[in-house]
Amino acid sequence: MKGERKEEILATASMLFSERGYNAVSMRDLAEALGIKAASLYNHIDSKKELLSTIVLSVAEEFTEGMNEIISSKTRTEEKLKAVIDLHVKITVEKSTDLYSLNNDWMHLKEPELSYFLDMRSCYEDNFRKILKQGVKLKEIEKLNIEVMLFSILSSLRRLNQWYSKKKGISESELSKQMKHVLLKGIIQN
Amino acid sequence: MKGERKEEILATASMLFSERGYNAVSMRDLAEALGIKAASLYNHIDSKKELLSTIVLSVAEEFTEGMNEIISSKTRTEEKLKAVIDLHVKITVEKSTDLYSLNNDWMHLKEPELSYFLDMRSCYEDNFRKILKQGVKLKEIEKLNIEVMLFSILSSLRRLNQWYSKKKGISESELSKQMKHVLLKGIIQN
DNA sequence: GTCTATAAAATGATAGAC
DNA sequence: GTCTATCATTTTATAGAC
Repeated sequence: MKGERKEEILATASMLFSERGYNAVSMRDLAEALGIKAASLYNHIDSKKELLSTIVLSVAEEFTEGMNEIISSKTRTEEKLKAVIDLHVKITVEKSTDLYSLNNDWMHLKEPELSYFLDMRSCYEDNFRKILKQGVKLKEIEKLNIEVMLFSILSSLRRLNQWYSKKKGISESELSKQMKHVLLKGIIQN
Repeated sequence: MKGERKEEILATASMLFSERGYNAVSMRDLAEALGIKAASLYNHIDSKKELLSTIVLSVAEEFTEGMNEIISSKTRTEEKLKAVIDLHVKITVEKSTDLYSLNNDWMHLKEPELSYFLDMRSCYEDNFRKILKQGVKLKEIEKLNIEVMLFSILSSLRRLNQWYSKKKGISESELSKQMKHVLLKGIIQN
């Protein structure tokens, strides 16, 4: 089952999920937003949960691939971290609504998709951790608690979509540049 | 309607909401976790949505009060920002599960509670913005995009609860200290 | 590909016995 | 304060006509 109608359904579902959350959007709501009846949706998709897993796993795989490239590049720690920020900013700009489900509704995935997602997420965080640990070892970054650094930066990057969509007037490249300064060098004047 | 049974219901609801989200927790689930039947809950509470608004508004008011104190204090920008971080860390440690609903389920509030919440949130963000703007003006913090600084820091602080509960071995004071360094001075070695 | 009709299950909430 | 029984509504999903 593929086709542009399905893409339309996925895009609309992603938008509605990002506004109200997976469980608060009924198949009737989704159908109405598309101008059809709920039963008609099932000509294009198998189930509601298929919508969620398609949306979530697709972005998760994009992050996984991006991170694998970064990890295998032979650059300095700061360059690796900047590449991670670029990756998040890029996906935020391109797939803003999908990120909502990734961040907030992943726990409604069913097995085996849930395990697949959790594996990818663990792997991503582990790679991020490795970058930070090596940076500390090479004295390229401050000797601070690894978990605090990891989750503080990751929280900012993961939440980017929730305010970027509302705030106009900042380009992708400018956002990237600003995020790099704020996340890597802080905001206090030296 | 008050009493310790109600407090018990609220605490259990907060925990379940933090695991699965408001809409995925049924009154039957909640009752079962308390060892009673769903109908019995209604002897202590009026409705499911009352649970959500009690949880969310209580923490939101705590943030509002804390921020009002910080804003009216006559300290330097860096001290004000450190006080904001302390406020978030303190509430994270004390009310970890409540913060989940505040961050993820506030949109399921009904009027007039929804407007009340949104007003408090806007007010909080405006006060935070004022601190940053004055800091830039006084050259106490870097001249970066205010919105990027605001939402980057706020995202980290708001997400703190999602990993703090899982990671043991770091005290409240140590977490506060580390967060201040990461959020204010960055992680790159000078 | 969309519709109407409907099944089967789950949901928030109430009534009334004990 | 908790229970059983039940209601009204909403939910995901299917069957079959057009």
